[in-house]
Amino acid sequence: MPELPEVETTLKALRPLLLANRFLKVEILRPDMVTDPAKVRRLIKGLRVIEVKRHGKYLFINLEKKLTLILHLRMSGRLAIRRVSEPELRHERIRFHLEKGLILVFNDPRTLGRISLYPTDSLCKHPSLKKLGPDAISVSEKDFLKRLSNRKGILKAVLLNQSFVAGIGNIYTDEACFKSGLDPRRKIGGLSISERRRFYRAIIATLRKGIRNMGTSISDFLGLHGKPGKNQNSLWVYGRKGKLCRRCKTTLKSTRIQQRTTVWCPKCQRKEP
DNA sequence: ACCTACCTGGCC
DNA sequence: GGCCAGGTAGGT
Repeated sequence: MPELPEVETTLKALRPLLLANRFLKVEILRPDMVTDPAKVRRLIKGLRVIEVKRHGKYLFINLEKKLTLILHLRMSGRLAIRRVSEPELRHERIRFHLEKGLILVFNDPRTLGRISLYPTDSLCKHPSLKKLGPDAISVSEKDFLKRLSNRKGILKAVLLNQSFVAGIGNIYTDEACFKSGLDPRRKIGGLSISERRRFYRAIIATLRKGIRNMGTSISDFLGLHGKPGKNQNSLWVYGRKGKLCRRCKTTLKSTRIQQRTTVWCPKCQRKEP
């Protein structure tokens, strides 16, 4: 489900609920989703939330005792808040019991999501986190262009790579490529300077639009309070294989790049300059 | 740069 | 039954 805009949407709803609240206990129904579940259960008890942050598709809940809870929703994960008295969701995997009878639920049909507890001061040493590039919506144009010049390969592969910039997945890659007017199979090295700038602006605009629309709800993304996003109603190419381009009415093409379905408009998205 | 595995559910 | 799915890690 979630890419940067979906995680950001979740973050915005989560922050006011968690700040100054306290974890009372954790129920781990799927231990394989948690790094050292016994430790998490033991250490988190009674800790107050100091801060809630995001980088790329990761969420960070900074706690007292200089500990950070790291969450990644992967493909089908989502966070929900409910009262103890309210009915369970269908795929609750981990429950964080908070004060005031609230439960923060990590819901995830496919159980691919991951949670771990890590010292706040050493996050930059975390084996997965240390590989991440800058957050895709915060990166400056200057930094983006510099990082781009160090990369080879095709546009789609580079955008999906979290060590280039963090937060872009399959939906927003295809959308950003469309917005930039560039064929996702183009090689980085073949881009002119104006195409590189256009690429940067398209990425930022595409992610901002996703956030403004509170995320893309294709099959199962819902916000913290169970509300779907609206971005699925205005996608240019993602999920529209074989349909007509909304801009020029050409039939959209599709192929697989890096084992991911890729859709683009052969007329609006240029192959070579 | 490419696989494949990890899981479950929905759809044909 | 087979194929597909918003992601990442770990292998060659």
